[in-house]
Amino acid sequence: MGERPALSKAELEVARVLWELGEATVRQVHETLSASRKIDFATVQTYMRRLESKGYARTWLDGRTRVYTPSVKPATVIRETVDDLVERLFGGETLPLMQHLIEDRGVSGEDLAQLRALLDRLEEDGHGK
Amino acid sequence: MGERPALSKAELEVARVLWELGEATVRQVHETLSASRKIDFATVQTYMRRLESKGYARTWLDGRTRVYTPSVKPATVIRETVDDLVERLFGGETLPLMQHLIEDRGVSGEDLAQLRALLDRLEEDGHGK
DNA sequence: GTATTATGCGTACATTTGTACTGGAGTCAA
DNA sequence: TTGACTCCAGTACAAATGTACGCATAATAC
Repeated sequence: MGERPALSKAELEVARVLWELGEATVRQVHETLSASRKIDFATVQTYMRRLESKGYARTWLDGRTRVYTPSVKPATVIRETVDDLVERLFGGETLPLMQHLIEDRGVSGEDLAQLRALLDRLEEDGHGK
Repeated sequence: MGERPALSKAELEVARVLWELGEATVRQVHETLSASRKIDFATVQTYMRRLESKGYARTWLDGRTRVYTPSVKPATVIRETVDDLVERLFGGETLPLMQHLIEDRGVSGEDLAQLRALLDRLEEDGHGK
């Protein structure tokens, strides 16, 4: 049932903002995005329309204003996106990616602790898979 | 000096094969790729030409046959690609991605050990950043 | 040598992506 | 009731992407 076309990079950005806001108008998303990069209102509008047509968001009119809300959970999209990347870039292997993340991008002390906690948890209840 | 245009998904796949083989003709790359998915010879050829024109590979003729070799290290491309993904999908935060990797994709027992080792190593010599 | 096969080059082309302008229609202030 | 705004739908359009066909030439097989 889940054959949505994949989201492009720019669309992902918009989707992320939408997840953050939960429910938002184009204007709100545009404002949020504008904080970090220059982007036209109409451009955001197009992305959101595409989000909807690709099945990643639902939308309705609240009076004059169109409201969007995500219809696919971030976890799902993340899984699909990351899986694809891991597939293409590492032939499906996860470890090299983690290695890269840990070694090449700074992992803060806090993050380290959290990671450890995660590993511990995993090791306890039936690890592997 | 490094303003290469980014590689597309399909190009990444080809690049990966090229890294693996170190030096290869279109035919070799095509054969390797064919193992996992149906793809036309000429298509691979186009990708490799694009790899070269984007500055990711060098090439020359060995007699009749054109040989390609990567001119950018995997680590570099991986960094650029992953950084971009992390930026767009997680707003720049690394931890959520790792969490996803560890929780949602099976990490084997072996991998776990390796990860731990990595963390240990990091913690020793000046951790953080 | 002549047919067959490999290769490389150029070209093509439909889609998707990134980005944005335009015009109409409601809304508010003066 | 005339601007000045705001918001939406539609359209536009160049560049990038995915995918491949066709032609010329060189290598091989008969």
